[in-house]
Amino acid sequence: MSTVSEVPNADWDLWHTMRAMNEQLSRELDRQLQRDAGISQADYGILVTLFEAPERRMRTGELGDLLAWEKSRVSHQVARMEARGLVKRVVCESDGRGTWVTLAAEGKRALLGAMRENATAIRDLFFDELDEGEKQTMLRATSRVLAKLNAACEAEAANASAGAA
Amino acid sequence: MSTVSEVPNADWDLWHTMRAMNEQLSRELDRQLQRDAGISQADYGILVTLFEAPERRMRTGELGDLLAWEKSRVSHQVARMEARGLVKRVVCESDGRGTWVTLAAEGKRALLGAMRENATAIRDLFFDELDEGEKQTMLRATSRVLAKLNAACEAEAANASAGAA
DNA sequence: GATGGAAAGAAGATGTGTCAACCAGTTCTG
DNA sequence: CAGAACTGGTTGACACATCTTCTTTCCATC
Repeated sequence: MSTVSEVPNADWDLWHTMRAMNEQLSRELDRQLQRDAGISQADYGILVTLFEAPERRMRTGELGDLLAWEKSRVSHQVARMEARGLVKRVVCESDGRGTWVTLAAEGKRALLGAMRENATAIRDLFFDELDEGEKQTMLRATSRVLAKLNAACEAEAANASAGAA
Repeated sequence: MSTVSEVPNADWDLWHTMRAMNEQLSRELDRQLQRDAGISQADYGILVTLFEAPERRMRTGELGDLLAWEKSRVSHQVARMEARGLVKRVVCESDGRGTWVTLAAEGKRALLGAMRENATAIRDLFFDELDEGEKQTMLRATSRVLAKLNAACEAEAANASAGAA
């Protein structure tokens, strides 16, 4: 009747289950991170990225590119984290406009605890439940969908800029 | 070297791909919904739920249960949507504490457009990319993970209330 | 029918994300 | 070298989610 005709019912099951799983997973990981290390997922993303960067520091713009965040979001987030002593901002010698973001002592401490706990939680909640075949299938499938999404996204961006020009 | 040892590298690929896919999917659907119907995913969730309810109306508490939202979030969201003319709040005759939330004309209009577009987008971006076997495997796998998450979540809640008591 | 506790919901405070305007350095061009 | 155009980054206003109270109503019991 009034339900949507283009997608079979069985497919909707998968859709809803998948979305619910992801939502719950995010929520649970966030909760654990907050409880055990006192940081949010956003904080964690920044810290990990800095940690993996050469010399443990990064320009805010690059940080934004890597995390796919708006630059204003990076700026706000970093400001808050600096206030809490997790990172430090240093002026960039070579380019007077730029700033380096680096790990502060407290940030390093929080990160090291968080990394292990986070990985453990992901293993327990997600990977332990899957067998090898399922993992392979899911990797193949999600990779394909992701590739398509990225293509669509780029096409759109190209379109937008063409329209604007 | 300093990467996490508990999860094999191949598994991390799956993890990151899956998360990226879901993020992108959310973003893209949200964007389309916003552009074509002028509403957010949150708005859409409320509208669909109301639409599927008997008599097209629902108590805020039930709405929260179905969407797994906190009641305060429901309250704020509904207040905003009411201000925009998407829904209406009506006092409940049978229980003086309660309120019914119903679809307003503008909400119905927005919803009808959105439903079809949203389903089409999901099909195009997601289902068209998957074969039957993959879908079945993913449904089985995600269902299991979700069940475990829910179990973990309940155990935790029980724990918390036990601790509080 | 008064009283105390539980439930439904609203409202305020706070932290975070987004968007647009903005500022200061930088680079390009005449 | 002056000024235009650009770029990296910040700021402020606003939308939203979450947490914590507050208000009203309901219901059980005395």
